[in-house]
Amino acid sequence: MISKREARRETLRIALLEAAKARVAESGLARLRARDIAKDAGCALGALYNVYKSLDDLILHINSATLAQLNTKLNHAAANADTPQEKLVALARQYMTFAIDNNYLWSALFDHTMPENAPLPQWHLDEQAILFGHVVDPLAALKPDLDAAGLHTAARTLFAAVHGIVSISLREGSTTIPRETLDAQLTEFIITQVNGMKYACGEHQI
Amino acid sequence: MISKREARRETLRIALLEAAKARVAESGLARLRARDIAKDAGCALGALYNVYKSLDDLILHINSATLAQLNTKLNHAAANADTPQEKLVALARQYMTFAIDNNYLWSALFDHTMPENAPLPQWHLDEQAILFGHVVDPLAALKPDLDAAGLHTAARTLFAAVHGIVSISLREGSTTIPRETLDAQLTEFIITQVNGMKYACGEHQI
DNA sequence: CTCATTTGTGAACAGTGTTCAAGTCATCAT
DNA sequence: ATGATGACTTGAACACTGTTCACAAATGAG
Repeated sequence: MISKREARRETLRIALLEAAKARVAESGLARLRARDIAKDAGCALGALYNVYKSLDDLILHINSATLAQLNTKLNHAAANADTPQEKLVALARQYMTFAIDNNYLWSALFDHTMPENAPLPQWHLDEQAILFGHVVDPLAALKPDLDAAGLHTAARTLFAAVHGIVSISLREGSTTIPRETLDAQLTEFIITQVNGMKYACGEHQI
Repeated sequence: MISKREARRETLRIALLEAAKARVAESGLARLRARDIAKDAGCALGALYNVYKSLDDLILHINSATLAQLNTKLNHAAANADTPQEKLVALARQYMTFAIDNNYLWSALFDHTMPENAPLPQWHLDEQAILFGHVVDPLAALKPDLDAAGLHTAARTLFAAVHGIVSISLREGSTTIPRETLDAQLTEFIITQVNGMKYACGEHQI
């Protein structure tokens, strides 16, 4: 049996991932150090490179875990809302909440860049694309004239807009905008956007 | 006179800044190296630290120059449009164009983080705030009920939304979205947002 | 038990930003 | 003009990265 070796390897893999996640959550991606991770995981420096191809590879797995966590939260948010507009508001507010509660891990999703401009692996791009998917269903109800492709890009645009609002607000530090203000801005933004869609569909002619 | 010393110092200051800007524009912030800059500027490594406090300080000045450049472009865009809606569309499209044409320099504006989470100096925060200002005037015409403070946060929100759309589109590389699609999405987004504002103001009751 | 293979170890390597003792040069009082 | 003074320049050295690698230890098969 080779299970004992694989078990050890898998244990170390998880220990390193958890140690790295904790480091990032505590002090951010910029202060992540290979030696710190190895020490926290209780292994030698070189062992890290037997399990992960590089630090960037490990960070990719951190981000993968963060995306899965965020994904679960967004699923709940959409499920607990009724109308399409309420779903979009709930998704945006949940996104904001996650970004605030997991500031460093969330930032790592966008701060991390591959060396030499190497493209991100496909499996990770797929994970990112899932996020946009949450917006598709509510949007389909609001823009019934769009085909699948148009719906996808529209969902991505709306998602990106919300991301930008949250991103710029959090980047400037907590000194600038209190959370309630950001929350209100985000909600009003979504409602305005939805109203604009209704306007375009001719409902304003009633 | 101490002019010769100061002239030399100023010449070196500019040479270092230009060399660093060229390096960033060519290969991005992540590949910026103090030794490369010094070599390009024709001085020794240590001389860089007589003129700039650190590499981060130099990068701050790069970003300052980029912000000024972007600011000029946005001024032109707003001046050449008539209605508030057209101004907002023109601003968004010019923002996109600048981001595409100056990809690495534009990315550096947001990729750069101070070490130890030190706050950005006030003079640089002020420069960033000017960007939001472009949105204020057109927005004031569309939301006449807002006071100055509300107008400022609303302008920031709209700017952030546009930034997010451009940012996420460019981050994934040119493989995903062609420029025309992004342009169309951006324009439609602004129009939808403006329609939503009109809707809220009751114009739809006509 | 023996041996081949995989895995763990931490010193060594190449490459960072930053500093600093020593040499060099511009400035200015004499 | 000349020497003294103080700022500037220099590039070697330092502290700290991620990554590699020869060697040691542990594991699995015969």
